[in-house]
This record gives sequence, C-alpha cells and structure tokens, in this order.
Amino acid sequence: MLPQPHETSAIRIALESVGCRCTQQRVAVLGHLVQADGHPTADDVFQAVKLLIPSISLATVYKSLETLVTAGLATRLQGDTGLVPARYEVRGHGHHHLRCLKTGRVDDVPMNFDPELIAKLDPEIESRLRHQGFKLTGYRLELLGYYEQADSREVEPS
Amino acid sequence: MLPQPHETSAIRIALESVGCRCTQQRVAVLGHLVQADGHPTADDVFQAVKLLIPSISLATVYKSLETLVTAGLATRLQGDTGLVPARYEVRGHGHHHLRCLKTGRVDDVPMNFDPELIAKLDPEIESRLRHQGFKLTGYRLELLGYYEQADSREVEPS
DNA sequence: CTGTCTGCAAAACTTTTGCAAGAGA
DNA sequence: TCTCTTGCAAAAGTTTTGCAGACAG
Repeated sequence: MLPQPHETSAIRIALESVGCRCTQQRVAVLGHLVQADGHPTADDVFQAVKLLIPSISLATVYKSLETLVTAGLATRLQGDTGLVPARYEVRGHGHHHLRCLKTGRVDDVPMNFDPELIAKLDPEIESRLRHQGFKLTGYRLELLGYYEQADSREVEPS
Repeated sequence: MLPQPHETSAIRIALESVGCRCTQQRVAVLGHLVQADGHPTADDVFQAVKLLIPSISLATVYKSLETLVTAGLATRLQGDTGLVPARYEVRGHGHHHLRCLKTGRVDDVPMNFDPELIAKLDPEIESRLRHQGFKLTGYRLELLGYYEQADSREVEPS
C-alpha cells in the first residue's frame, strides 16, 4: 500500500524482528520516520501518513509511535516544555543533538557510542561506571547553543 | 518569613543580582529548590511552598519557576512524555544526569563544563563547533543504564 | 478463529493566559 | 505611586484511555 514496496518490505522485516504485528498503520508510521530526515512530531507523522491512509487517527499514530519506541525501533525526543510536542526519530546508529536555542531547530551529529570516551569525560563519571555498578547502555548528549551565522533556518526541516 | 533567615538573605541576594523583584513567593520557590536535593516537579514545589505560604497558587509557582529559569538561576529537566511533569533544579555548578532505566531514579554527577573536552568527543562535533559557527552555551549529558546492585531505590528522593 | 489493533470521542494532565486585586521599590 | 506580581479560573495543547468493530496471523 505504500509507494515504495521495496522499502516497505525492509520495514516489515524490522517490525517482525521485534515481534510486532505488521499493520499498515505501523508500516506507514515507521516508513515516514525512516524517510523523514528531520524529527517529526506525532502530528507531523499524522499529517503525512494521512495521505497514504486517510482513515488513520491521531491516537493510532501515538500508539504506533509508543509501540515503536518500546520495541527499540524509534526514539522519542522530548520537547522543552510540556506544551511543546515530542519529536520522534528512527533509532539507527545513534547521534547527538545540536539544539539551536534561537530557532528550536535540532540537528543530528553522528555519534560513536564509546563508554570509554564517556568515562574519560570526568573522574566522577568514571567512578560511577567502574565502582558503583552502573551499567551504561546508552547516553544522550544534547549540545545547546546557537549558530552565529544567520543561515540557520527558522524551522527545522519536515 | 522562611524558617532560615540566613539562607533567605542569600536567596534574596541571588534574586536581586539578576534583577528580579524579591517577592516572598519567589524566595520560597527558589529556597525550596536550593534545599531539595532531588529534582522536584512544579507540583512538588507547590505542595512544599504551600506550607510556608498557604495562599500561593500553582500558577504562581509555574511563573516563578519560569522566571528563575529565564534568569539563569534554575534549570528545567523535561519529563520523558508530555504528561510527565518537568522537574526543576537550581543551576549551580552543572552536573550530568544518570538515569536508571529500571527505577526511573535520576542521579546527579558533578560536571566540569569544558567545551574542549566535548569537542574532543567526536571529530564531527569538533567540526560543528569550530567550522560551522555553532556557539556552545551548554550541554546536557544523560547517561542511560541501570545499577546492577539492588540498592537503587524505587523512587528518587523528594 | 482469536487475540491484537484501530478509530472515535472524551478524558487526563501539565502548563499557560487574562484580568482584577495586591504587594514591592 | 507606579509597575510588576499574584491568585483565580478557564483555556490551550499534547497525550492517553475505553470500547466496539476490524484486521493480522
């Protein structure tokens, strides 16, 4: 039902591999997440997927996103305040986030997940990881600041 | 009006130094943030401050917290979903957050804010910072994982 | 055929806002 | 006094839930 059947099958495989039922709604939601290079909100996903499945509801998009996040296929990036919607992205090879405080735009920066590097950041962190039994499964690094040139767009893509 | 007048005066000085009016509400809110060692939500602050100022309203707590954050005296840690309330903390010497995925507990880890160290984390980050005009004003590092011993409490303090 | 998922509408909840009354400087 | 702040109540906005019908496996 999606325009790109070959991508669709990769998505179906991903869903099946984590034990999810392959509904067209989930395929479409995950498909949009894969194809979107920005960080769409639930409503962004809803608007996009509605073009493929006009009958889909926003609640279903939320449920699908939650399913994907729980299954480890997607990640939720929370908004800054409670009224700012959360944003979602496919969980591929991780990356850091560069958040522009002027425009709200969020950029990805490819990340090498290296616990050793993180441990070296600070002796205190090293102590937690080595001596206090904290097992590190991942980390989120968000860099806050702003672009000095004016070429940062007002709104992030997608 | 607060039980500890000496702490109160330090708080008043902090408020004045950023050009805020010293209302008893703001003094009490900031005072609770200073004294709380966890990461209270707006409602936590409200409940605590109500003991000192019974007439205070939740909206005022929100407004005070926003004022403090804008003035740079406090920091907001957003919740994981939109319905999970944000948490607040005094902005002292920064720290990282160690979030236990089993219990939801969040620990602080003292941080040395050193852009050089961050730049060294990854060549890609370095490029952004040095060549693409992104001015770094801060960062948030959240370490995800879990404590292997069972001594991690079920709920974070306060 | 059976258990899971969807769609709808309403609820839940945090956070914000408007405005009159009150307090700080 | 004059402006900024509070308190109240209602609004705004995102996310969740309950339930009947639909669909995947």
